[in-house]
Amino acid sequence: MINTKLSVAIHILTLIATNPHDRITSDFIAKSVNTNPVVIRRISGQLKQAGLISSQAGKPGFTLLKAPSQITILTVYQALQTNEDLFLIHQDPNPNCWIGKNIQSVLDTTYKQAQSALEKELAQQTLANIIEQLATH
Amino acid sequence: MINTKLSVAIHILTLIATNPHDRITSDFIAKSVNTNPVVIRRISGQLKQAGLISSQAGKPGFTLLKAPSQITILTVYQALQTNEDLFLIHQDPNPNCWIGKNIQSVLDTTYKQAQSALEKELAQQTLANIIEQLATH
DNA sequence: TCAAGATGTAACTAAAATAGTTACATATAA
DNA sequence: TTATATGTAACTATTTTAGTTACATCTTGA
Repeated sequence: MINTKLSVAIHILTLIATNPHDRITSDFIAKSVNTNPVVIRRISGQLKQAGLISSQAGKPGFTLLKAPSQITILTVYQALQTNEDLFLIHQDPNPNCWIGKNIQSVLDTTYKQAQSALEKELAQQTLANIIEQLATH
Repeated sequence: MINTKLSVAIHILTLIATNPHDRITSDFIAKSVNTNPVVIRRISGQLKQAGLISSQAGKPGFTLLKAPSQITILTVYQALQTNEDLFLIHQDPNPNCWIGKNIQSVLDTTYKQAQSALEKELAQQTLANIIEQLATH
């Protein structure tokens, strides 16, 4: 399963995008997400590294560096991943067994296709879509 | 991320499918997978519950109940899931914040679409495909 | 200039998920 | 009736996930 970091990251970006003139601090975001400000700063650090937002130590708030319509959920997802593989494969199957020897590479191929289908869909969704849907609530 | 149970389950089914006349025991499977036999029996229990294989206490071996071409990876995947949600959403966002109040249901919709795309792809792949690819190795 | 308040980050803790192991009940069949 | 298999509960170890504490550093207004 995919952890809550992606959800929190989208929450962060949504708050920044919908309040472009206010100073949305990590403390403020933390209260909306309902977590510790350090959790927010950790994720915002990754979003910063990915070039999605900017910030400066000492200066309150974050700035969105791209239009919400230009930020796909795939981009956010990938900004947070350290391991790019969605599916885990069991390690060290028996190389003396015909199947054990080859199962990993076959699974790898299968999983790559599935992950690709997921990512294609995540690339269709943008931060603008999320904000739009929030607005209709 | 999706844990190794799916990979092990496919490994199990492949061994059973390609050795229909031999008695493939959980001990034998465990040696090919390189894990403990109890891990195999735990997963085979879930495959049994899903109607994919049959077995009997005391009687060695497992029987495939469907043709490999009729067993999709999605079916195997769903046989193992206790929680059907692929993406986790952070709990208890602030209901006093406009975004915190609505983010969960919006994310839920977005994630459902992504998961659906993944599952559609997993439904295309069958155990027969896996065996075929193993054969070309 | 300096104090208040912000970001950045390392180090630690707690809880949950994951994988593996031990032990044993129960069924089968030679 | 004994050897061998599946089924399963209970326990342990490891890793991942999330949250917390502590503090260095930067910015800015008084």
